[in-house]
Amino acid sequence: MNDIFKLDEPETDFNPLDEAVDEFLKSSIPEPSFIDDLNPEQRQAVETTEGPVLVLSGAGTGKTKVLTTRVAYIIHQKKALPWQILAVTFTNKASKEMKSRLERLIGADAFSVWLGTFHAIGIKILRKFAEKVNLTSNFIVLGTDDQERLLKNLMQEAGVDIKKYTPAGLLEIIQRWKDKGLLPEQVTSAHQTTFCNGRALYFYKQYQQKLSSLNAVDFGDLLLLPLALFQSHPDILAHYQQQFKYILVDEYQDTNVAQYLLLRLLAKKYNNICCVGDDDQSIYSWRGAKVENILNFKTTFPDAVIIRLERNYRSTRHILGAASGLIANNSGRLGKTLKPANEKENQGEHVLVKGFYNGNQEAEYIVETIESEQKKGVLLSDMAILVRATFQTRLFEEVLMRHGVSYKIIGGFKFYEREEIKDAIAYLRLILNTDDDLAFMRIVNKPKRGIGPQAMDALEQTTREKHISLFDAIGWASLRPAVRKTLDSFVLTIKRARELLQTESPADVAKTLLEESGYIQMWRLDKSPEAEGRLENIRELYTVLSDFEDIQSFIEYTSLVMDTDENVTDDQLVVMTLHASKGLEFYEVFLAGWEEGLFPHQKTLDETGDVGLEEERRLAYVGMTRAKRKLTISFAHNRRMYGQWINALPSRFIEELPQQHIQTDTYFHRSEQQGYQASTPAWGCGYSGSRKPKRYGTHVQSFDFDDDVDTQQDERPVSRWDRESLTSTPSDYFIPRKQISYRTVASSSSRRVGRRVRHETFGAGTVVREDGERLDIRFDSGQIKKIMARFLEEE
DNA sequence: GGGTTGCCCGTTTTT
DNA sequence: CGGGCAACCC
Repeated sequence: MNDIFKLDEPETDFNPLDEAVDEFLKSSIPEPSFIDDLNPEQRQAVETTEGPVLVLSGAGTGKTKVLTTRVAYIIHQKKALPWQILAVTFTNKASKEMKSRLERLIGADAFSVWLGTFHAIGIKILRKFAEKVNLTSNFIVLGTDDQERLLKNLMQEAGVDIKKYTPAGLLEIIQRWKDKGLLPEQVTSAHQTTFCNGRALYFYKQYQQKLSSLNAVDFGDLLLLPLALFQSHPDILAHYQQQFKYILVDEYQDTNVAQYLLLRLLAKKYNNICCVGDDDQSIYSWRGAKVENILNFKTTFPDAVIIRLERNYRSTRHILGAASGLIANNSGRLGKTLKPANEKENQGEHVLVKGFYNGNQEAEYIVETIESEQKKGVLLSDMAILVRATFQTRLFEEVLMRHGVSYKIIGGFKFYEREEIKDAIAYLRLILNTDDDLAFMRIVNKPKRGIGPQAMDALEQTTREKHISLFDAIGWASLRPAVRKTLDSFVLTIKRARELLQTESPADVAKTLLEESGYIQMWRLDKSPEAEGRLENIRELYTVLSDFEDIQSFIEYTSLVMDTDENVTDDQLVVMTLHASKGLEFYEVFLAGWEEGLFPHQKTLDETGDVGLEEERRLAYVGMTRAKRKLTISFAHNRRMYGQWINALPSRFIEELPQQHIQTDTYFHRSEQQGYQASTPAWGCGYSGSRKPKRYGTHVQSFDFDDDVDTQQDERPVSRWDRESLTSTPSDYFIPRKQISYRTVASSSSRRVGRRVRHETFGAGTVVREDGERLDIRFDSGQIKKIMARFLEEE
């Protein structure tokens, strides 16, 4: 009976009476039953529909539940129609998940909600108003490889030394500008870089022009161009502002400036914006994300309500305690402590911290443990090995294979990033649009057709003279007869495939095209071991393609969605990076490779210092909070890297774990005779106060921040692992002090707590806390004083 | 135009 | 160690 009250269409002007109607409706509609599933905080987050709301949602506290229920609630309460709600996520996975959960709550209405990734929403808006930003609505979205190729061309034309200044580096800079919402003309000296003698901005301009002439955009443009559109066309902005009565944002801690600006613009009229996020899980700053967005929410939206979700439904007390203790070392947090949802919950096992002599033993131990867990009935798919860097997965792959454990590596190469898939897509792009020069360049000589730099030069010259595409230039350029012949037949193949589009299914067109062009044959003749796999991938592509109406939408899908749906059918163990693990959970988690230099990663420390260190710590926190019942953290003293043995010390994060929640276990060292032997727990847990472990004999000193180290800081570029300290065989644990690669860590000057210092009048002491340049020193006399760093010298 | 050699470099990566 | 790439030679 409430159906008679229909809300206004968005195009009509705002009518003050609507509010009265809304009020009335609200009071007359009973609370939906799905509200009962929520705890009090979640319920508040759902029911506080009006005004800005920030939901600080810790790991495992039910944020997706809050988001979906909130959408359902708004619709149920008839506060808005489904299409008046905008809900944005970061990943396709998250938006898919939300969509299906929403459907379970409210049925088909779920599909009318504007629910998708930022980029998908951006593309939707851009397609509609493409001509306002110098595009036509069938523009294509370029991937990284195309972007780099474009930039490389531009740079080479300008005579830049590609070795010194890489296209990838330039792309990075341009992307960061786009992340900030800056068009070329908006880049000011404040954003300038020294890259390429300050010519980065010039290339940015060129690049944008090139994109426009190709009728193409990149990922950054999917946010930047809508933003520009809104700025230059207030009427269009007003339309969307009017439409989106309620806005919901997932993973708010990972939004960049462009996304922030978009949200702020869109929310301006109704001011009903609900952002869900966790500042402690912000791990993408290197990709332009700004934690500040979430930290300053209250400033952006002054009347914001902040709701904390701290009841964790995932992990045991020990896991939560250890993770909380670790993250407490970060400064500038909004502050939040995870509590187990069930108070009576038993503590579970302590977090196990294990040290190994080398990486192989570490991997061996983890895999063996996994096997024994499996025997006890734990599914492989309930366990995960998480690592910092992708190269670490290789070792696990090897060991898992040897043990015959079924596994899956996530991260690394995505389906649509594989060479053969990108080639196949380039062929498809070319038949859809022969003006797609980038696609043309990619495959014109794949398979080899004898098209070398010379022929390409001829084509490019014709292109410039006649203002036509490379493909069309074939008919005009002066080419050697042999080249002419092969190119003419190439043109014919493409044109034939184009005609087939009318009659055949997308998959059949692709099959014919790739067969007739000789592309398939190229891999068939290839006798390298991976050729068969590539052919298989192409067959997989046909399968995916058969789900699409037309090739156009398939291409859009591939450019927006990175991977194919993983077949989750088998019981497989996953090995993946910490980054990739965000949002997932497992019964048992192994966090491997917690060593200084690797985790926290040296490059991060070198480049972004303490800020980077905190992000690494958040990454550790993300990893730890993936575990439901069991968590093992491990490190190895020696690790094979770049074909050499590298030695390192346990990660500082290990020391930061609160003792009461962890159990340190057997540590291996090399026995004098043969093989490796376990020794009794040398890896004590009693050194959290001072940095000196108490029970360890000579090697203890390696935990000290060395003193003479810092003197080197200025002369020597600090590389990740000190190459001079490399040895070709695994070094013993009792490493001569000079060889310890830890020195590079200390010299990064990223952290001073724990160091021994000397003050002119107060004498020697230890740094116990640091706050920028102000250090708290506990002097040997017992007194603690705040001293500026410049008055201290390293002892 | 195409194959080979030698040099450099080595995080994380939705969209 | 191993992939990618540019310079180099056939």
